[in-house]
Amino acid sequence: MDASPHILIVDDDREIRDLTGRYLRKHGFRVDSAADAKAMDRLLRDGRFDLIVLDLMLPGEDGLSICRRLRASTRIPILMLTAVAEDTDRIIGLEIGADDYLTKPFNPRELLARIRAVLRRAERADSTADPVEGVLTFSGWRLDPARRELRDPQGVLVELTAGEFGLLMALVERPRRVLSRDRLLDLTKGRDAQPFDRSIDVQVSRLRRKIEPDPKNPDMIKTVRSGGYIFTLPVERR
Amino acid sequence: MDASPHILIVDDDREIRDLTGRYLRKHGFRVDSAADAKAMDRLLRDGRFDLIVLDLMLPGEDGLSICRRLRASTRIPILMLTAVAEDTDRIIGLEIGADDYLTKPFNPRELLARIRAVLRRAERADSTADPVEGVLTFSGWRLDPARRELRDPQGVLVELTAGEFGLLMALVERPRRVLSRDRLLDLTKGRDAQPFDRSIDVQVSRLRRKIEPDPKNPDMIKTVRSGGYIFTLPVERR
DNA sequence: GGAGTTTTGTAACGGAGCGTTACAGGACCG
DNA sequence: CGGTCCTGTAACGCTCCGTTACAAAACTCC
Repeated sequence: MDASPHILIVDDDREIRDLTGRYLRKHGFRVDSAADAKAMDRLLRDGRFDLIVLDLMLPGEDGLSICRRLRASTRIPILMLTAVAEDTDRIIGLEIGADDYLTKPFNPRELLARIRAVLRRAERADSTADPVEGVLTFSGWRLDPARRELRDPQGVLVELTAGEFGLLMALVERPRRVLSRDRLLDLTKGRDAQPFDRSIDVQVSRLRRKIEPDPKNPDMIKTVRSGGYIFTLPVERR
Repeated sequence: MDASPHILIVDDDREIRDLTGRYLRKHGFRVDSAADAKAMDRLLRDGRFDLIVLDLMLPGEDGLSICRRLRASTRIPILMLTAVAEDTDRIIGLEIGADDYLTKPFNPRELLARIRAVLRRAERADSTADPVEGVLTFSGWRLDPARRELRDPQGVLVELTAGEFGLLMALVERPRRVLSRDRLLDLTKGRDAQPFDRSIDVQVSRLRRKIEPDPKNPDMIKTVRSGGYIFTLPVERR
């Protein structure tokens, strides 16, 4: 939100991933990268990204197909990389839905400029972004993102602070999966962990005190030693 | 925009004007061209254009200056042409405000594709521009933009100042999503935040006092710590 | 099973974010 | 030009949350 934008580079060429990643980081972005569609999907599930730099030619599922697939589910801005300047038309066309494109080999400065331009546009368009979606329920509890409210099975309002609410959202939106402290930090604060960052632990502790029947023996939010935390209940979206 | 889009090419190179013009006409655009700023101004006075293709290097007033000047008065999309790929950042950045750019020599197909992309964006931005029509209602309340009135569920007029009304409009038109202070400032005052700008906070406080049943525990306008504010109720347009 | 090590829980402290009030400059209006 | 209303700024106090510190728990290795 107010942290530095998070970029995902998808390219099978290791050199491009490394060099470009370093360049973008030097200019204040957070960067992760993937060599193919599978790795990309994994990262997308766990992290939040503000823009995807996507190579057209990839082993397995190719860039065009990925782009279409992403567009079906999200609005994350996409910047395509192409080896040759052909099919330009289709790439930045509605047909595919990319936001911009660049031909290889490219000047890193130009990539940087186009990323910034796309992000600026996206931010402005954000005002028309989808409102937060429906209510999440788990064993009688109701978590309402729009009203920012949590109600227990009796319907009683449980007062949560913004930090606690954000953490619970991060967990409940990804139930029954271990989430590392790093990921939780990224999801809640959009920042990377400091060396001895314990803030997630403390927030989990405070959250448990409010929602666990017996905070000493947590049931919903379990600790995974040297792994992170996991939300154990099945969650339904309404 | 019911007729074919109208493009204005500004370039001192006659060959570019002619060739590009012919190419674009062949693809369904109406095209006029000018060799310098003066000729451009004359055409702009008389005709209506949907996009300007603007060369950076021009005799007399150069492209950068023209671009800035145009941006000060209009929102016509601008696509810059440059001889070299430098200063990319400033060209499509806020500083100059061009919508896209292309380095010479360019492939006409690519120009065409970028023109289409820019036009599509412009059109979309237009259609999402705030429609000032229609009454907005939320749980019995009626917010009427045309009369600049707010009535509570009993139909009683609630007196709002201009600032409070603008803030409420900004919130109600984008319900159920978090709006940062920056964004709210932009929406209500069209300006950027100063380092310690608290004016939004104060306005929110004043607004709450007038519309929240219990201003100490706000229900409609909730605070999202280090995020901004969110209007929690579903809104209907009539 | 016990000593040592790593990891986690949580209390306590203090800085930062926020709500509210008071005040003053500015806009508007006669 | 004087009064009224509006709105930004400053200031104060409260709450939240990141950090630190220490104790408890979990794991390792012998």
